[in-house]
Formats: sequence, structure tokens, C-alpha cells
Amino acid sequence: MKTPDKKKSILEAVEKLGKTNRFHEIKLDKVASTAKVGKGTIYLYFKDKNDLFQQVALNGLSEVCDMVAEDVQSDLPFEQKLTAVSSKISSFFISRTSLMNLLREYEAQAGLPDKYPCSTERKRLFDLVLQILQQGQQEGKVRKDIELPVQAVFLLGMLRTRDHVFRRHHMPIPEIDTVIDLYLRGITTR
Amino acid sequence: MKTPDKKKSILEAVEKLGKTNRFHEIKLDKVASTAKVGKGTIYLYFKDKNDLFQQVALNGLSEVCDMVAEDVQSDLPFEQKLTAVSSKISSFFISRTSLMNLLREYEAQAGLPDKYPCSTERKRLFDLVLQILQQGQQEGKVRKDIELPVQAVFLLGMLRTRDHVFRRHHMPIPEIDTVIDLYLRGITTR
Amino acid sequence: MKTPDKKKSILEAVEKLGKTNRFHEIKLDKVASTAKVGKGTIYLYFKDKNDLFQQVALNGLSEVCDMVAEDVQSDLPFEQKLTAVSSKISSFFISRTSLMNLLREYEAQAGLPDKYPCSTERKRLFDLVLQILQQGQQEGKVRKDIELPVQAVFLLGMLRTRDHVFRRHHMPIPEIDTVIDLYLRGITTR
Amino acid sequence: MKTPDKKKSILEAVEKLGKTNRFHEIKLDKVASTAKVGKGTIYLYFKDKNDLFQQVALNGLSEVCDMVAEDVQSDLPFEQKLTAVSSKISSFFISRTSLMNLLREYEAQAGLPDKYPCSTERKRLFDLVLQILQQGQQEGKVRKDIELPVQAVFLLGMLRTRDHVFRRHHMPIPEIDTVIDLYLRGITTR
DNA sequence: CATGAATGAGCGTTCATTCAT
DNA sequence: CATGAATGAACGCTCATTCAT
Repeated sequence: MKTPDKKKSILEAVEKLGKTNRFHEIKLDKVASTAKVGKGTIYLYFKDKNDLFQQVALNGLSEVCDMVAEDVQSDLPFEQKLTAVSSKISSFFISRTSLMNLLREYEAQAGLPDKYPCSTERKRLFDLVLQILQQGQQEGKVRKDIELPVQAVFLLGMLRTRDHVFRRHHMPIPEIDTVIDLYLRGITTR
Repeated sequence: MKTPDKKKSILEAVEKLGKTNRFHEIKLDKVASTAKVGKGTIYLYFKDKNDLFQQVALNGLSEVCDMVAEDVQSDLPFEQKLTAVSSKISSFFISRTSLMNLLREYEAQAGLPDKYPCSTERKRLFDLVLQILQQGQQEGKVRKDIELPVQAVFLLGMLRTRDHVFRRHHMPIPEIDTVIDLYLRGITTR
Repeated sequence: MKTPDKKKSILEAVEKLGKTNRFHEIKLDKVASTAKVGKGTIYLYFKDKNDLFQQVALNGLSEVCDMVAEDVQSDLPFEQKLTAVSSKISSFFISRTSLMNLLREYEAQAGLPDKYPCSTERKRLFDLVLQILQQGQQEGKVRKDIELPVQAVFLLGMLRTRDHVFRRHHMPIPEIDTVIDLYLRGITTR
Repeated sequence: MKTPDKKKSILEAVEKLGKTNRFHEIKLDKVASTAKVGKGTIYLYFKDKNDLFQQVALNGLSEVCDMVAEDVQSDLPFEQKLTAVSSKISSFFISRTSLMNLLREYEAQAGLPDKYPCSTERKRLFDLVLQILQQGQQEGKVRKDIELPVQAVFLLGMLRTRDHVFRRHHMPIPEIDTVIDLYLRGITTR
């Protein structure tokens, strides 16, 4: 096994364990044995437990961002692009729930507002969404009386809601088209 | 100091400490000293740490539910009632961010879907929101092509987003009217 | 309930609880509730937990001593007296196993050799047995080549063995006559 | 210091501390410092405090059993074999009083009759003694009117008495020959 | 580089004891 | 006298981190 493989298998082990445990309940002993790596090895690649977990979260976020970035570049019309990107983000959230939980746990803590590396990646995703909305606005399809960043935040919020809340309460997850429809047109009858 | 005061001050201490720490980082020693109570006293009123934290969360939820329940009974028209209730929920979320974090930490853990008491209270809040949307539908103001529970979930999701995301990213929190406007009419221009 | 009753019911509670628990596992909370007495009341009659338990043991020992003392005064011939007394001691041991366990737990600890009050009572029992053996020696029935105190110790030892070991290993308890027969004549064929 | 040494020094530390304290009074902190070992190290070799103490007791018992087993195989005549073995058992008891106290504390607790590993070792010692008595019976030297197991129990009982009672009451410990003599011939004059 | 035995600070929890009522 | 709510010292155990190999 080559060196960088060890780092990777450690990161994967954490995410895997996250599927069945709250993150702060994961023990490094378990991570090491799951990754089939000595416990000391973890400290070769990560400063400490916090750093390890942060990198897990960061890795995941980067992955979505990269995927989404491609779509944003395409020259689809606004609605289609919005739907395509939202679908990607949301299914990523859903398939890697544990990772999103980790992120949430980390961000729940008070301190770390800017200094911490996930923010940068978060910002990148946010900017990508913003770009789409700007395109929509240029196409005259998006409201101008509400600031775009606010609108962007709520799109991401709805996608996260789709990912988390329904499953938690044993409700069927709505189609992504339904979500986008709600986002675009609201709940009001026409 | 009489008995119920001690229990209350313990609950308050936890919530206070939650403002500056992730909940699983709160030490009972600190809770005791913050509440100005002996460490053993905690165990007079709570089975263990988990029980204590669960009661903190439950208490908070019940409080919102009670507040909201009143408004739901009023005979305001749909939009006004929706705004009023949303405002209450959201400002409660905002003023007790630490408590919502606690709730989230608890719900992030795998098991405990129904058995745990917060679910009941959560459901109550959900049902209250649902009632309002039903009224809206009877007034012909709410879409019928999307199931009401789905719409209810997203309202609560947006309120939570308002509470959490903006502050985390140092963006100004949008007015509750803006949020409701987005929720009602979506981002699309008319 | 008159005052001295409280003390008595506390003592009884301890002995009762000793039937199902090792003594050092008994909590004063449980003692108080078993005795139907406030927890503070225990400290009205006993200096502390140690004192309480010591008095329980002492009480029990005194009881046997008193019972045995009567028989020792009787003018039965040696063997009969020996059997009668042994029977009394042993059945007392058996019926109050928990109390004997307490005594054993207390005496297992290093310090307390003389100063502690049970020794006196122990000595009294020992002296009573010694008296019987002296009578036996006067009647010419007891060996003179082995010191009487040694013989006395082993009689008590055998009675304690009868009480404890057999039950612990699920063996039928031998008749007291068998025990005395072994004690008097040994295991050798004639 | 290599691995098995650590386990051994922990076991020895417990036994050493047992000489001056009742066993349930021994704190793991003290065990660790006495063994010159980190507190956590104890948990590398033992499941918990109970397991540690049980292994201490078990170890000791096994040791006597092994020693005694040799002698039982020898082809000495009955009385000599009995004396030799008894001497070994008793001096072991005496030199490891603390360990026997531990055993007693463990066996004093209610449940655990068979399930717990010391029972097996106890049984082994018992069986060895039984073998000697059987030999004695074959040589026509041991009574047949009393069941051998009963006789075996009382031999062990007397040895334990020799170990414990005399020292506790500051009496000189009788010679092992005296004890065996009493056991073989009883207290009666011939 | 890689390991995992060893560590010990730190936590949740218990329970004998106190004292205001 | 009697109570039991309140206390906090003390314990068993965990687990992130280190370091000798």
C-alpha cells in the first residue's frame, strides 16, 4: 500500500463510521482498525482528531463543489441549470448524510467562524449557486426586490432540508422538481 | 432556595453554557458551578447527562409550541397568521440558538427516531404549522398540487435557515416578511 | 413508634439487606428506606457507617453468647453439653449467615485487632467453649497433649466450616453429630 | 520492561496492597502507582476491577493446586502425604493471607456459585485432597462411616482456621503436625 | 514511515455525611 | 427528635496522544 493510500483510507474510515455513529462518539481506535492502519499512523497525516475530522468534511465539500462547478459553466437555460445543479447537490447531501452531519456538528460549535477551512469551501458552493441566480436574473426570471445572496442561502437551505428532515421524520422525500418548483413559485396558488 | 428553583437553575445553566460550547463538550462540573449547585444535585433531578440535556431541549420546544398554539387559534387571515407564527418561531430559534444546536446534536445521532420525547413535541409544532396551511388552502390561497406536509416541512426549514445560516456566515438576517414572501411567492418574477 | 424502636429497626434492616448483598455494597439510603426511617436518623444512633455495621455484628454475637452461656451452666456430661452447645452455635451461624459474613468482612481488614468491640464478644464465645473443654478434661475425656485454646479454636472453626463451605459448594450440610464425632474422634479408623 | 512484566507487576501490586487493606478498599490509582504503571495500562490486561481481582485470586489458587498436585502423585504413605500436602496448603494460605481474604470477599457475595472461574480451581484443590483421603481409605486408615467429601471439607477448613483465626487473635499458630494430629485422632483421649 | 503498548488527564457518577427545617 | 434535600470528595473507566521500537 502506498503512502497516500493510508491517508485516504483513514478519511474513508471516518466517513464510514459516521454512518452509524455521531461523530464525536467515533474513537480513533476504531478509525485506525477500520482503516487497517496503526493508531499512530493517524498522527502522521493529521495534527489531531479535530484536524482529521475537519479534513473529512473539507474533502466532501470540495467534491460537491467540483461537481457543481462543471454544471455552472454549461450554457443551459436558467431553470434547467438550477434543477440540474440542485439535483446534484441534493443527491450528494443524501448519499453522504454522515458527512453532512459531521459538518453540522463542527459548525454547531461557537468559535471557529472564519478561520476554519470549511468556510472557504462553503463559500465556493455558495458562490456557484449565486452565479446561477445571477444568470437567472439576467434572463429576467429572478426577482430583484430580494438580494440574491439571501435567495441563494435559502436554496441551499431547502436542499439541506430535503436531505435531512424528511428522512428523520419518516416522510417520503419529495422529488427535486417539486422542491425547485416550490423554490421558484412558492406555495401560493396562481 | 426551594426545590423547583434548583431544577430550573440547572436547566438554565445548561442552556447558558450551550451558547459558548457544543453541547457534548459541556461538563457537568461546569453545569453545577454555573447553576451554583452541588454536582450531586444534578442527579436528584435528572437520571443522567443525557436525560438532563434531553429535558433542556424538550423544555425549549414545549415553550415555542405553547406560544405558537395561541396564535393558531386566532382568527387572522392566512397570510397574517402565517407571518405572525413564523415570526414567533424564528425569533425563538434565534434567541435560543444554543438550544436548537442541542436538539440538532441529539437528532443527529442515528437511533432514537420516535422513542425519544422530543419527537412528540417536534410533531406538535409541525402539526400547528400544518393547521395554518390548511386554513390557507381553505381560503384558496395555497397550492393543492403539492402535499401540505411537504410545504410545512419547508416552511420550518426556511425558518431554521434564517436562524442559523446567516449568522454563521456573517450575513445580515433577512426580515421575517422577506422570508415569508419568498416562501409564498418563490424567487420568480411575476 | 418509640425511640429505641428506630435504632432496632435500623439494625434489623442492615441484617436483612445483608442476606442479598455483600455488606460493603449496602447503601445507607437503602438501609434507611428498609428501616422506614429518615436517612439522617441513622446518624442519631450511630456515629457512622462503620459504627452501624460493627454494632450489627456485635449484637448478633452477643445473642449467641447469651444463648450458649445458659447451656454451659447446665450439668450435662461433657459430650452432651458439647453437642448441645455446638448445635446452638452452628444453627445460629446458619440462620444468620449474613451476619457472619459481615463479621468476616470486618475482620478481614488489617487494622482493628484489639480495640474493636467485636473482639471482646468473640472472646466471650471462645471462653465459653473453653469452659466446656475444661470440663471434658476434668472428666478425663479430652487430650492433654494439645493446648485447650487450640482445640477450642478448631471446634469453632469446624462449626463455621459447617455453616459456610457446604452451602457455598452445594453440598448437603452434615449432621451436627457427624461434625462432633469428627471433632472428637478424628478421621482415623479405630 | 516487556509486556508480560506489566501484567505481572499489576497482579503483584494488588496482592501487596491486599496485605494492608480490605480488597474492596483498594483503589486502582494505588494499584497503578504501586505497580509503577499508568492507570490505563490496567485496562489493557484486565477487563475491569472485578476481572483484575478475580485473576489475582485465580492465580494464587492455581499456584497452590499445582504445588499440591505434585505431592499427591508421590508414593508416600497416607499420613506422610497428608501432612506434606497440608503443610504446603497451609503455609501457602499463611504467606498469602491477603489473597485468601480476597477470595473470601469474592465468595461472600451472594450469586456467582459456579460461573466464576475460581470455583473450578477450588474444586481442583478439593479433588486433590479427596484423592489423598481415598488412598488413606484404601490403606484402611480412614473411616468409612463418614463420607469422604465431608472429611475433605473439614481438612481444608482446619487449615484455613490455622491460617486465619490464630493470627487474628494473637495466639501462636500451632504446628502443622498438631493440626493433622487433631484431624486424624480428634480431641478425645485414647 | 509505521506501529500499538503505554500513558494519565479528565469525565460521569455514586454515596456517606451534613444541616436547615 | 426526625427528616431528606443538598453536597462534593472520591472513584472507576475512557480515549486522545505519545514514543520506543
